[in-house]
This record gives sequence, C-alpha cells and structure tokens, in this order.
Amino acid sequence: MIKNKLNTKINCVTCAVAHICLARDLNKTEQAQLNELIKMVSIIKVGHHLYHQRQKMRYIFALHSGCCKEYCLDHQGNEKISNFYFPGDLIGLDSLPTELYSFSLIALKDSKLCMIPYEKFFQLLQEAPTLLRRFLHINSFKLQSQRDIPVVTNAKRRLAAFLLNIFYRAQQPQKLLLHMQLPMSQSDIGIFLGLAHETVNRILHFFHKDDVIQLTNKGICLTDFERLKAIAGVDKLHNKQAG
Amino acid sequence: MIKNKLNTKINCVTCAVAHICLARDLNKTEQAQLNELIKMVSIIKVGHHLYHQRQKMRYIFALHSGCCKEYCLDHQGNEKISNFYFPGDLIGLDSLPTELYSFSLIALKDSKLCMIPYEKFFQLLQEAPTLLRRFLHINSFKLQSQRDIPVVTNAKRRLAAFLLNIFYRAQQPQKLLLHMQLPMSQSDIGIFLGLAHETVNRILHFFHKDDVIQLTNKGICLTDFERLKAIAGVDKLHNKQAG
DNA sequence: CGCCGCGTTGAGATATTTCAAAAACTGTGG
DNA sequence: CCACAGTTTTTGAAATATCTCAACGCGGCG
Repeated sequence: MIKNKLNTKINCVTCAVAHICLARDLNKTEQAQLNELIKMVSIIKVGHHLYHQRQKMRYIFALHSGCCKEYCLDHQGNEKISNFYFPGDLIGLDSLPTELYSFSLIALKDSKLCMIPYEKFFQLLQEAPTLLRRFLHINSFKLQSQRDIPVVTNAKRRLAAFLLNIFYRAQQPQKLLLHMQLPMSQSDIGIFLGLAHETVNRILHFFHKDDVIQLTNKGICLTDFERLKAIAGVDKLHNKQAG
Repeated sequence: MIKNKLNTKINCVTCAVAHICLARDLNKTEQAQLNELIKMVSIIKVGHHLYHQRQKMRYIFALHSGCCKEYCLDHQGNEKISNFYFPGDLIGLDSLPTELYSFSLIALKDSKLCMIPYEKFFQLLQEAPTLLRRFLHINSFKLQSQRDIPVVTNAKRRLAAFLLNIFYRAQQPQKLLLHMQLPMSQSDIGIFLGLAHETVNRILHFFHKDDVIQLTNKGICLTDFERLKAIAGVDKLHNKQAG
C-alpha cells in the first residue's frame, strides 16, 4: 500500500526542518526516542499517491522535502482539495478516530516523508511529556490556522491570503524566499479556494499589473509584501509552524 | 477574568452529554480522575463573554448546556466568527501553543461550561491512556470536520451544509430534533459563512418556498432532510462528535 | 507528431453584494 | 402594560463580482 519505502531513515538531529517539525523542543533523550520510531522514509514521485482515502491508517507522516496535495472526491466525482503540505508538516492527523485516511495524498513534487507508526507513536506520547506537548501544540496550531484563509466572499482577498500562506510555509531557514515556482496548478488553487480557475488566473494578472507580485515564466515573485498583506487583511503573521 | 464560577461541579457519570464529550470511552477509574479535575462550572448569561482574545489561557472548557459563539475582531474592527459551540463540544483547543485565547467567546444562550484546568489536564493525559486517545480523537475529528462546510462558491450549498451541521450538533439523545430555534442571528450566519445577511435571509426563504425547510416565527424546521443533504452535496453524515 | 493539461483571454449569464428602507421583534424603563 | 430604542428580519433595485462557456496557444510527453 505504502510503496517505495526506504530503509535509510532521516535523522531528526540533522534534519533541515526539525525546527518546525515534531522534533522541535525535544531534549536529547526524547529526540532519540522519536528517531528510533522512524525506521523508514517513503519516497513519492510527482503525480504518484502516498495513499488513498479510506485506506487503513497505520502511519502518520512528516513531510521532509517536496510538496503534497491532500484531496478527496465527492460522490459526483468532483475533486475537493483539503490541504497542501510543505516540509515540516505532519500529515494524517485528521484520521485518528476511524484509523482510515480521510483523504488521498498525491505528490506535487518528488517528496520524502518520514513514516511514523501510529500505535508506537501513541505509546511514546505517554512516555515523553515534551513530545506530547509538542504534538498537542501542533494539533492546536492546525486548528487555529485553518481559519487563516478568510471565508469572506472576496476572491482577491482569499487569493492574497493564500499566497502569503504558501510563501510562509515554503520558507527555508536563513534565506528569505520571495520568489518561487508554485507547486500546484492555478486550477488546484481554484478548487482549494472555491474559485473558478479563470478567476485565479485573472486575479494573479491583476496583482501583477498592480505591481504586488510579479509573474515570470512558471514562477511568482512577491514584490510588494506589505500591500499583499493589506489586501489579505492580515494583521498577525502566520507564523511558521506545522500546518 | 472568568466570572460566575460555581462550585457545584457537574458529574461526568450522570452528564447528559458525556457520550459526545471527553468522558466518552473512559473506564471508571479514568472517569473519576477526569471528574476530580473539574472543580468548577462557569455560568454565562446570554450576551456575556466567557473570555476575550489574548487573555491568558488557564482553562479549556466543555460546554454542558447552552450555545456559544467564538469570534475575533480584525484590525479594522470587522467581526470574524470562527465557530459555534453546542453541548458536548470542547472549547479553547486552538489556544495551546501560546496559552492565550485566540478568540473571544460569547454566550448565545445561557450556558454552563465545565472548567478544565489546562496544566492539570495535561498531567492527567500522561497518566490516562484512554483519555489521551479520546482527546487526540477529538482534536483529529475537529481537524477533519472543519472541512465539512464546503468552501465552494455557492451560497445555497454552504447554507444547506450549515443547517445540517447545526442540527446534527444540537441533537439530543433519544428524540430526533427536526425543529429548533436557531441560537444565532442570520447576520451571524452570514459572517460565519462569508455571505451578506440579506443573502442568508433570501436563501432561507427560498428553501422555505421550496418546501425544504419551514420557517416559523423564530424557529426553523427541516421538512425535507434528504433534499437538504442533496443541496449540501453531503455524502457522509457529519457524525455527532465534539466539534 | 498529436494529445493533453495548463494558462490565457473574451463575452455573456448569473449569483451575490450593496444600499436603502420598512416591518417585526426584544428588552427596558416608566 | 405601554412606549421607545435598538436590533433583527424582510424586501426591492441597481451595481458588481464571479462563473460559465468557448476558444486558442503553449509546452511536455508518449
């Protein structure tokens, strides 16, 4: 079911995204315990699935590199995108009660994911208080940040908030990232935000003409950060946490 | 800060909503431990606040009876409603990382809330595995169900999904509830769903004319459940869980 | 080479908002 | 119990945002 497992595990101590992932805040002992749990890494090529909705959930995942899209199909076959994931994000947290994945997960770029066996992880949570606290914080943060993209009925604002969110979450430590190639299609953005893909396209060009962003071939550049925030109506910055 | 504390605590064993609250699944010992934790009940009159955003978070709450609205004001003073709460729901779960309430909470009806001291609760989670699992499930369920109201750009569908959601969550055990007085104003619904309140009103009347619901004075009655579900485009039922 | 997904653009159709105003209701104080 | 003020609901009409449909170009890929 989960293919392309790799026995080379990624070390939490040296991992580039540990500071926004589960390992954050842990002491040496707990870090070692967590490390011990993660025996395998899953490697997914762009366009391939990690799992499908309703499959048995045995692992939760930590995205180490790449980018993934979480979605499901309704009974009419329409795609509904529930989230995009970036390095440091935990995946599968919404599947605990039923132990069936609620959504399907597909790679938008070649991706590596740490496989965290759920039952063992649950055991460890009871032994490692800092890990437990960290995990609860991540859940809590996700609950809060799902409200970051305004429901409000205004396409420009939603799209601006989306861009800011994407850029924050794709940041690397050290260097400020203002230019990136969006990993998802404009159509995906439309589905995620509830907009027609033509509207997404038109607004992106509107932002471009307005010098808020710059559209290059296959890339996007935030040229006027402050104005984008103003459009999005954001006061607090989305801090860079698991989402 | 948290006013109107009452020393009469509510007993989880006899509580009418225990089956959808934290106490669910717990064995006698754990139930007793949880019970021990909850020393006080907060009583809030309609229109009064339980807490405001950015106040120090010392308690999470379980809504025992009544109905509450969670909201915040953006920098322009616009209200943004993040959630409505019904009996059995846990409140404050999104405030863990900062230990500051992310939102303000106001009663839409006279309400009673069990006060769960957060730090003690955190300790207990480490000792009571079933409670921990239950708590993680609630978090997980909330993450999943925040995606229940479709983002999709269609007011009728959103409102239909909203009504279904509200009715499911307001159900009492034993008797099927098809008629209720909505605890929030149409304006609140509009803010929550990102619609003008006039639109909410017009669509409610449209549903009424279409015999999907019946609008009585201050009440609403679901007369064609199946069609409402069809409009909402719901396949799975929102099961009745903490949300 | 041809196909297919993606981005782009235009024009008309439609849903929703906005503004304005009135009606209905709620709670308060006299 | 009534009058009043304030909120909520209701309705209409015009303005606008967004969608839908249609068409085309481009680039990657088998």
